[in-house]
Amino acid sequence: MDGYDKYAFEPFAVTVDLAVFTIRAGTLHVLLVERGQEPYAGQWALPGGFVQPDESAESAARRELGEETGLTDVSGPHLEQLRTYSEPDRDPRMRVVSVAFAALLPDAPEAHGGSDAAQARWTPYDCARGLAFDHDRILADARERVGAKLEYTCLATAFCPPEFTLGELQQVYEAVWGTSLDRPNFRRKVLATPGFVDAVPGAARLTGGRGKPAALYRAGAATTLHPPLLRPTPEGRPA
Amino acid sequence: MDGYDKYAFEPFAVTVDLAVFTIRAGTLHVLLVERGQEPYAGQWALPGGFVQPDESAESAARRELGEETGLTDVSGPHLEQLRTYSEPDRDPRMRVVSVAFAALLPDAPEAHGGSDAAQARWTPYDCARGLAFDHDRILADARERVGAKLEYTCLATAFCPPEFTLGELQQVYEAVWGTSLDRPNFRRKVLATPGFVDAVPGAARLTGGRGKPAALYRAGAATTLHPPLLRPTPEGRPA
DNA sequence: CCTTTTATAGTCATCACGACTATAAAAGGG
DNA sequence: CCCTTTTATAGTCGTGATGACTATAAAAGG
Repeated sequence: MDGYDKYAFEPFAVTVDLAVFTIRAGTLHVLLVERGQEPYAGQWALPGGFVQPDESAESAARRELGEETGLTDVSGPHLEQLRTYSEPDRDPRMRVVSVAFAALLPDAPEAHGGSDAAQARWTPYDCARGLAFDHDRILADARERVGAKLEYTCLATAFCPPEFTLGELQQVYEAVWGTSLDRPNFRRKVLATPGFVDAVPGAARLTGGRGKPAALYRAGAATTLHPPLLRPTPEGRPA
Repeated sequence: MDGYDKYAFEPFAVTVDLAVFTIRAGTLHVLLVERGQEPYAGQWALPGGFVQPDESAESAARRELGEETGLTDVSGPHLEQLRTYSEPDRDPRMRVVSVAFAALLPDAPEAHGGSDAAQARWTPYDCARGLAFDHDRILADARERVGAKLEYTCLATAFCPPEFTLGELQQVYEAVWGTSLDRPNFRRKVLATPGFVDAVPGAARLTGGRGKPAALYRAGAATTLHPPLLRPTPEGRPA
């Protein structure tokens, strides 16, 4: 922060890019927008936009989240800064530094195009390839970060509606990690962690499917998981 | 990233700020520089500087790291992006967005002032308060991040010289976490993690102190810790 | 030689967790 | 109306990681 007089500094454009995730039909989905103009016209990209003079990157990200999803209450969703991408050539037109965020939503209303004409669409994560700019990289980084945070935080409830079953919570883990988990063990672990979920006392239950109705839970007050809930080790890593 | 024509965008200055850590005399130290000009003249701050037109934030951080520490080989130290601080009022003069980094060094040569006249000094972490700008916050975030990464990565070796004893490695954990660890248990854990450390075969040993000479180890090839090495739970968190 | 200091080798009980099996409570189909 | 299917929930068992200790080894300093 020293040396204002020593170095010339080039002005940068600062943007935010959002990896907005949700779980839909047991699968991880991400919100993409179709670009209307060059460069990368017609290609899909992560939603985002410029940081305005009077707002922080966090404020800009939350504003963009509202514009692209059409959500009214934009204070609710979990929003988290990932990292900043600043390679000099990441935008062919000018020097753009982008602060990337991850947002987590419960299964959301079908996102129509935001305020601008560009249409937005929920896309299965595995189908979201070939994005504009370095957004493939940002999206992959975002998923890895979210997957890692599921291990040692209570973040999974951010994907769930206010009341949810343990089966739905387990689907969050399975969708983000791309693995399947043992149901009794998952249940034991979640219930053994105080403050992760609170049982809804009214013996409430969820209709709609076959099988025994499941008890409902709400997100608890805890934020961290001690000990963590580690993903299964696919390779020969020591268990 | 859409809407170049819709929104005006203000030019931002983009800087990097570095939290450079080392372990000195069993205590976590951080590199600070004394500001020579307003604002905050005479106060201490984290080293940093402007990102140049042709470099990424990572390149700028590594360049600044060399300038402030006087290190010749600047490719070696662990350098990691933390997050970006972008509150509109964080710099009283102009709109400055800062990408913060954490750097980890083995006990370093006494840092003299860098290329610019500002003097730099290693300061015990606990004495580094009242810094300029929002650097108190950045520094606290950096320490928390490093502490968390010690739990599930092999990052601790980045604080150590090429060859080190298990006692020195344990001091890294104790200094960053501010706790004390049981030595036999720490040893068992580290040696049970394949690839964390490799024994130096020549039965080498470290002189200088009293007591039985300790075996020497080198950093291994592993980068992650499975299962993690969790910090002791001070409160009533379930162990 | 004896104390101090540090490194290293164990022991033991507890607990978390993966892999299972078993039971309960619903829907649907003959 | 039984019987299969489906999903939720309860429990069991063995292994391995870990916290809390105790014991031994190898040096330095008086």
